[in-house]
Amino acid sequence: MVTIRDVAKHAGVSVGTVSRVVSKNLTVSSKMRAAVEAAILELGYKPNLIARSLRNAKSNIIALIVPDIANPHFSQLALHIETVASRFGLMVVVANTHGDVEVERKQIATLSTLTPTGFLIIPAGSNPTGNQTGNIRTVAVDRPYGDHPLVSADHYAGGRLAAAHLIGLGHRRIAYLSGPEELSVAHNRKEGFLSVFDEARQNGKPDLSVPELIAGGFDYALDAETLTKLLLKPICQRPTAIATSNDQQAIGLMRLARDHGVSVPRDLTVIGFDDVPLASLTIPRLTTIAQPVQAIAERAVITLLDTESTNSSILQPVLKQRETSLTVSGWLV
Amino acid sequence: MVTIRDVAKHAGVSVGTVSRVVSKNLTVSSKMRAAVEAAILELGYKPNLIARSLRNAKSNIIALIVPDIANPHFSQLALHIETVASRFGLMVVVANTHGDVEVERKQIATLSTLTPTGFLIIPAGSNPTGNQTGNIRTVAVDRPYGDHPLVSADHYAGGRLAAAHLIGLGHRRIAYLSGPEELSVAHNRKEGFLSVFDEARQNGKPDLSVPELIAGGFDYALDAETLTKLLLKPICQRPTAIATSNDQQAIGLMRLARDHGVSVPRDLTVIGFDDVPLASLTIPRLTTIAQPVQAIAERAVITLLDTESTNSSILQPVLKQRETSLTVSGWLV
DNA sequence: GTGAAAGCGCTAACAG
DNA sequence: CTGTTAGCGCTTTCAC
Repeated sequence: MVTIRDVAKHAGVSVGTVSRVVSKNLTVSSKMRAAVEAAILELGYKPNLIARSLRNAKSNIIALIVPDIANPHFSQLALHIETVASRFGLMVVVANTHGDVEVERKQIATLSTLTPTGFLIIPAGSNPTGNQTGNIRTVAVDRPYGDHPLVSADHYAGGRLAAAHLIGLGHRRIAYLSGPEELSVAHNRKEGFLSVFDEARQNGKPDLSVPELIAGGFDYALDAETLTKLLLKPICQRPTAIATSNDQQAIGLMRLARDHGVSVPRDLTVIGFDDVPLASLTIPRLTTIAQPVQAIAERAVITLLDTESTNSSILQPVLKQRETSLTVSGWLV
Repeated sequence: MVTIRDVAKHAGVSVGTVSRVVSKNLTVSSKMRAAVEAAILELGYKPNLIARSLRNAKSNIIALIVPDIANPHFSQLALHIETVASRFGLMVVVANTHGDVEVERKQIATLSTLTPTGFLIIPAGSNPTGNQTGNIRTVAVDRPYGDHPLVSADHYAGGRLAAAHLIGLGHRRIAYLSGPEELSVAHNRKEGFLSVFDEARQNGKPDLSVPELIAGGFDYALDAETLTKLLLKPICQRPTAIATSNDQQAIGLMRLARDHGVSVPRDLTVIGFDDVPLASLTIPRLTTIAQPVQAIAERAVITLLDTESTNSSILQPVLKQRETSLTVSGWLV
């Protein structure tokens, strides 16, 4: 390994000088700088990040904590986070919590010993467990974490978008497949969704019944039994549209509908949330509420680096109408 | 930050002793050990990994280089790798190469400055650029990288499995949607696939024509024009089955077939490769060659840690027959 | 503007 | 068995 001393010796200067040119410090005469740079090139010197981190009591590492990197939405997020971080000369270490608050705690403790530049956390559970990161800069992504700045899509608004879309399409019997209630994301999406119905009923559309709620996880697996029962109801009682709280649920739901001979979108309108890459390839293509993933990733890293800022960023989602949502057909009502 | 000195002082021992109990070194009397452990607990001491890494000239970090963490197969792999690594007290930093050999080179150079325990590389491109990792332990995953040990599925065997399945189903006009030829994975899968046809023809099944090859990328996007032309051929010339070199291609293909009114599997059998989580939820469910992802991840980490070993591990894939593959119907031949 | 030197937190000789 | 100490590679005073 070639160290700063080797470079210094080779260039005939002191280590201090080398350090100064390497760390872009300006107080170096141009001739010395040239000599040092030549030596660096010749020797192929690369500053040792570990040593630098120790000295600075801070490493060039962003610690990214996700529930599950294999979740397409999170992996998408991780991709963009790493890409942006890389632009800033930062590396990303990833840890999975598997949705378990306890392992989240452990992961944070472990990663803290790396003295990372900061934590980017997609929290595993509910809020309460909010402050394991000590005085290391922390930004929550997607869901709040303690009182750290939050960068996320406006889930509530997204829920409203979905509801408005379905109502606009003429649907009146609607069900909502919710996510785990302890997750604020799931909660907010649902609340947003329901809020539109509340308002509509107050504004003289009393024919809009309250959406039927079905509890679900947040992954492909869903409460097949309850859903099946719902899908098998007589046509005039069955919901004409089901909104889900993420795309995986929607995909799982379409699969289930198919298994029971319910045709999407003819017999049932489905709408997802997230707009994972696959959503535009399903059969039929999934209508969904798209999160601005790339913008979220960018904003998250920038917020992390702007250590002064205490502001959250809530970005607006947008409806992507594709093929799974249709004007309700007369024969269904 | 509480350091080893604080613990030493608190426990009334020397830093050396503390270090010895922390690093599980045995030569410590039980009473001192107890005192130290008490102090550690009381102070909430956590050894600073950065300092330890500097001292040992090696960090507890696995550098994972992937083309694209958002690729479902790779994110699956990453999940399991991180999980296994975590069992060994190792952290994982991820870097994306976006399939570009040049950025791969840069990422490796950058990550090297972390003096990681080792590199786990899913190489971006072809073999030649094989040795950027210097003397840091390196294990290739999924595809060979230089002459480092390789842990991967047997892609060739997987290709054979797919071919055998289609032939066994009675298909005779078959097409193969290949991946980028410079990727050994793609190459091997294709070669394996074709080898079965060669053998069959030599063993007296001359009615098996050589599969038509269609070049493709490795992602959802495919050569729509060529494929469309193929799908629109008259029924007696059109292939009755198309094998793809990964699940994303297969999903894209099903989408395209649907767009042109070709029904899978009635009019066309499709088979994928990888068995990403989503494959069992597509409509219809995708028949595919499953890679033992978890075993690969485990083996990869273990190989990395067994610094002596120079052995590669080639694990066997297995056919998952689901709904997209069918005995060829008479009217198609 | 530059060099010398202290020291970040830790481990591993080495001496006792 | 335990304490002392040098030093990993780097940055940053502090003198000059």
